[in-house]
Order: sequence, then C-alpha cells, then structure tokens
Amino acid sequence: MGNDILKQLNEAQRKAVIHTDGPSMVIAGAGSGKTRVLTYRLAYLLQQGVDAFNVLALTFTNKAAREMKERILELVGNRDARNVWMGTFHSIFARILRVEGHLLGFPSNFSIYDTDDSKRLIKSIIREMDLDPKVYNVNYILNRISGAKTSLITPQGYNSNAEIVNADSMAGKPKTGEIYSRYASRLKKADAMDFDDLLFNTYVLFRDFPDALYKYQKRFKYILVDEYQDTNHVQYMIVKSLAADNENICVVGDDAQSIYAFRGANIRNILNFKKDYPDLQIFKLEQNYRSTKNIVNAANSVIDQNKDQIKKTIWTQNDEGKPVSLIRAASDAEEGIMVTDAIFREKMNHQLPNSDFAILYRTNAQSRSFEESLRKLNIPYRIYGGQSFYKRKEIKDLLAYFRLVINNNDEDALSRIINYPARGIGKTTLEKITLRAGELGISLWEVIEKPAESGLQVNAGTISKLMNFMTMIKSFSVQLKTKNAFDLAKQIATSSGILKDLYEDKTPEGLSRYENIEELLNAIKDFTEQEIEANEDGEIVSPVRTLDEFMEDVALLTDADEKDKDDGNHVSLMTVHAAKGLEFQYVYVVGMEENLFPNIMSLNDRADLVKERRLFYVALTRAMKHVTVSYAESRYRWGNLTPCEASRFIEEIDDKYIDYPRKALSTPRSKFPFEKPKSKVSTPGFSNYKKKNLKKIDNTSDAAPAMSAEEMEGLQAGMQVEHQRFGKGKVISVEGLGGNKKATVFFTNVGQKQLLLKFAKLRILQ
DNA sequence: ACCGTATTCAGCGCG
DNA sequence: TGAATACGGT
Repeated sequence: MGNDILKQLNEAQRKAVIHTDGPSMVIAGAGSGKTRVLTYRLAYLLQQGVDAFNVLALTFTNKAAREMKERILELVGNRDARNVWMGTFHSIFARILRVEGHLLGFPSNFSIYDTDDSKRLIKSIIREMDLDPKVYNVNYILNRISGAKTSLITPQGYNSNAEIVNADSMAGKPKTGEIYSRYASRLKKADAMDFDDLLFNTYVLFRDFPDALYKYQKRFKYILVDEYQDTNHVQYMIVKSLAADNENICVVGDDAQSIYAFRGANIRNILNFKKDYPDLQIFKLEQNYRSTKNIVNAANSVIDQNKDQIKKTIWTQNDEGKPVSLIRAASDAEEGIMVTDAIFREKMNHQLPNSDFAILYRTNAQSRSFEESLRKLNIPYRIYGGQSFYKRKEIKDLLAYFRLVINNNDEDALSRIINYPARGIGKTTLEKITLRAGELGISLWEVIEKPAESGLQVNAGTISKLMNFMTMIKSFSVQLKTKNAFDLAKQIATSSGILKDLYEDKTPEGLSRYENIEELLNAIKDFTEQEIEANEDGEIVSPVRTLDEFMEDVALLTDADEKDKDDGNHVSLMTVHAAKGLEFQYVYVVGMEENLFPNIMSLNDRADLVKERRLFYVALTRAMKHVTVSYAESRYRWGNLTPCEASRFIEEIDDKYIDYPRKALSTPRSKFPFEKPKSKVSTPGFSNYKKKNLKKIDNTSDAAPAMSAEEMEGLQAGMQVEHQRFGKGKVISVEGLGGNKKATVFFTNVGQKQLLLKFAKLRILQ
C-alpha cells in the first residue's frame, strides 16, 4: 500500500489527512469528498502504526459507520481495522455503559427504550396521575424531557429551575416536571435507559468516576467525530472530556448543512470549537466534485443569504451544466403529474436508469401525488423513511418477549406482552400490578413474582394465569446463556403463541405480519451462524452467540439495513432530511411554497428561517447533473384546499442560474386550479351522513337475550343460525371455551362475521 | 375481550 | 386526507 493512498487526494484533503496529532477541524463543503477524507485519515493512522484499539470514530448513523468500516478494510486490507471503535454516539456509549453502568447502579443487561417505548411509559404515567392527555400531550412532554437531558438537567434540576417551571406553567402544563421525575424513576426501576440516557449517563459516568474517564482517555488516543455540526450539548461535553488528555481530536462537518437544530443539535459546537482548542488547525475542503457549476453557484447564491457562517467558497471544475428548472403547477395533483412527466422525458431522451432520479420534499405527507403519477407511468419508485421494520407491531411484540427474558424488570416489555397473545390478564389486572409496584417502589415483575407479599388483590384464577406467564418467561430466561440465539428465539415465538396467533390470521396484513416474524427469525439465524468474533480486547466473547448479544445489536438499529436489498433501479422519494449525505444525478425539489418550505411551523423567528435555508441548500447540493424545483398554486393541506404562493427561496437563487418558465405557458393554467378537488370534497361528507342515519335505525331495535349456556355448548360448524341483526347464516367454525367461545359465521346478507357467543343474539335454526 | 366506527389531529426524525 | 386513538356494541 505504502504512501500512494495520499496521491488520490487533493492538496486540502491531504493536509487534513496527515495532520494526525493535535486538535483539528475539517470544514467540508457539500460534495467536497468528506467521506474520502474520513476514511483515508483512519487508514493513514493505521498505516502509521497506530493500534486500531486506540481509535474512536463517532458517526451520525449506523449506516455511515458500516460503510466507512468497509472502505477502510478495502484500503488497508488489514483485519485489524475491524477493531476500530466506530459507530454512533449511542451505540458506542451503550457499549461502554454495559461495562461501567454498575457504577451508576445499572446491571449490564439494562434495556434500551426507543422513542415508542418512552412514549408508552409517559402515557401510562399521565394516566396514573389523572391528567388530561390532551393537555399533557406525549410529544410535548417527551420533547421537554429530552431537551432537559440533552442540556444535562436532572429532574431535581428541572423542578428547581424557576425559568423552566414557569415556562411549563405558562404553557398550562405545570405538572411536566413531576412527570419527568416519575419517568426517570420508572426507567431506573425497570433497569432501562432511553436514547437520551445513553448519552446523559455516559456524561455522568465520566464526571463522577474519574477512574473510568481515565481508562477511556488512555484507550482513545485518537478521536474522530463526523457530522460535528449536528452534535448536541451532551455529545459535545462527552467528546470534550474524552479528548482532554491527548487532544488528538478531529471533527468534521459543515455549518451550512446543520439541519437538526429542532432536535437539540447545537451549531455553536462547530462555530466555537476554536475557543476550546487555541492551537486548532482548520482545514477547508472547498472544491466540489459532485455537481455542475450551475448547481454549485445556485446553491451558493442561496446560502450566502445566511450571515454568521464560517467563511468558505465552494467551487468546482465540473461542467457548466444546465440552469435550475422551475415547474409551476396549478395543484398538488398536477405537480405530481408534471414532475413525473419531466422525469419520464429525461429518462427516455437519455436512456437513464430510474436510480438517477430523486424527488425531495419537506414533509412526508407530500409523497402521495408523486407515487400516484409514478405508478401510472409504470416507473418503479421507493419511498424512504416510512415505518421501519423494527418499529412494526409484530416485531416489537416479539422483541418485547426477548427484552423481558433478558431483563425481567423491563416494565414496558412486560406491559406490552403480558396479554399478547390473549391469556386473560386484562387491563384491570395490569393496573393493579402497576399500582402496587409504584407504592412499594419495586418493578412490575417483582409484584408478579410475589403477589401475596406485595398485597396484590386479584382472584385465584388471575393469580394462576400470572404464575403461568411468569413460569414461561423464567423458563426462557434460564436458557439465555446456554442456548444459541436462534433456537431460543424460535422457542419463544412458538411457545408464547405468537407464531400460532399470526398464522391463523389469513388476511393479507396477517400474512405479511407472519412473514415479518419469519424474516426476523432469519436475521437471528444469520447472526447465530456468524463466525465467532473477538471483543475489543481480542478475547473470544462466547462460543455460542446468544439472544442477549443479538439484542445489543438490535436495540440501536434502524431500517438502514433494508435499504440496499432490492435491485436498486428505482426513483427515490424522501424528505430533504433523509437525503442528507446522499447524491443523485437528477434532483427534483418539490413543494417549494411559502409555509411549506420554509415550513410555517418552523417560522417563529429569524433564526428559524436561517435553518430552513440550510435545509434548502442541502436539497440543492444533492444533485450532480441537474436540479428542478417545483411548486403548486393550490394544495390540499389537512383535508382542505389552500392557495399557495411560491417560496421565497426560489427568488433567492441568482437569476443567472435558474430558468423561469415563459409566462404565456403557465398563466392560462392557473385559471382552472380548482378542477379536480370539487368532486372529491363532497363525496365523503355525504357518505358519512348516510352511515350515521343507518346506525340510528339499528340502535332502535330492542335487546334480545343472548344464547343460553346449553345452546353455546351445542353450537357446531355447519349449523344454520339466525342473528337478530345480521339475519340468516351458516356457522363456519367454533373456537374458544366457556365464556370466551367464539364463532365464525357466514351470513347471507352481510358476509363473514366473528361473534362472541356470550353476547351475540344468535338463534340455532337446525 | 374484541371489533368496527367515530373522532381527532397533524413537522422534519439519528439512536 | 389518513393514521392513531377513543368509544360503544356485542
């Protein structure tokens, strides 16, 4: 290999790569080869004889970490490169907390709650406190808590901070601080951390346990942080403390592309970096290799409107290219048609693959009109950022079993599955358990383990159901360390009844849920069959790959793995946020309207407009060959048609780099902007009205007695029956016992129905 | 306990 | 408009 890897870099890139010792900051303009610098820098370090164990690289996403690892392996060809600690803040610090968490009172098998789990817990706390869930909106509460943790404010700190308490009172939510306190203690009782805790607790660990800090300072001699413009305050503090000893820290980013401020990302981290390290070396990558001159200049003219930036001049040697095109449509539906037509023409004229095209929008809700028109043109497309695999209900359910088996105290996992599949432990029972646990300050599991001692008032039947459930979970738990992940997972899926439950659901959705479970099991099988790996110390972890090892990987995973699975020849549809870090030949930035982009929700003050502008800058700089921006003069927003005007950002593009359509072409069109909507509006209103009337008539009928116990016992498949409301029908199947006995009946008039015999007004005819 | 229907409420989304 | 939740009937 030798030094020739350096020959593949330009002057500025090379300087950034070889400056290994001492603090440095790389300002990497869009398309300037940032990833290249990052990977070459790491490869260079390893080549210089730095031990992979001494390098820490923090990335923004799992995907970025994975791709970088692969490229470094290609460059150095040294299996050692795999030992670099590379990953997201969350995954790296979760790893550290598994080892050191005991210092803070956490077992190494603590659970990690995702946003979904956190919201469920907050909801249940709001219910328990008898607060109005409309006033105490979960999203608001979680945002407040998350913001507090990010700013290193504990529940105590929160409640004693007059400014914060006042702000909550003014917002009509004075109990927010108490919810935060309860939330924090519930997480602790459940041996669980949410995403913010992974960072917050790491900060506390390093602050309160100097020995632990010292250990990791010695280990991480070289630290590298990607996407530094999107780090928040805790992340900043952690990195600062880790780097304090060696100061071999290199941060890479672009202030112009900071677009996650709404999540606590603090652009000052990059603007003020100089103050922390007076002998900082700054490297600017200003040559763009991605886009045409027109695109670079158009983007520059937009971002130049933002003052208070790090000064830099992005330029390119690439072709002139074509000016930005502008599409003006009468409605959102027409925008869909016009944009996809433009894609179709471009694709046909130049014989291009679908994957050269991307449609970028501000909000996910905008994707529909483009989907419809792409379908009509038979162009394959893929929408990014929908519901991820690991967020689907059936997957979360099975994972909740795994979590509970690994950590019995996991409250969220337990409440999620204690009655799924249905085993007769209902809402009331769970409420009683939660209440007892709260009063005694113990976990839900501990109440179930010792119902008598904890004073749980439920009947004997319920107790035995609880015992069965507990015994089942325990029987899985004892096998955790001996059985391999796949065998145990399969056993849990089967004996919990999940597989059976989904198998019996023959609807298309049920089928897909079943397939998803299969897919998860396959993923676990793959994991089980991977070659045995050594941990960071080179020591073999364990001869069998166990389920808790699998879950460590999974907790911090998103759907990123799924993305490159298919052939890849599709048009990409995604939000501008999701497009960060990607590039496409042809980019269509759609919905360029005031209130939508810039987004009205974000326009509280001047600083917000600056953030929206950076977002538009990111959108423009995704393109290699050509950009088209489009807007509609009217659009359906939340069910009603709203007139729209063109975004101010369009005008901010210097006239030299954008083509305005000739007025003669677009004016006549705007005369008929309301064509399609009219018929659409009236229909749903009418059918709703009809349904309401129907229901009234039904309600007038008198109650008739349900079936007698004898009749229920005697009911069998094939029998003819009559239902008070549904009329005559034939019994297809009968299942369940006693009071839970259910029948599936096909009625001549209304089709197939499932009935609970206890309640159904059903008469046996023959 | 569960299912279909009424009602409500919208932002971008890493881990 | 449509997804997510609340409600009421069985």
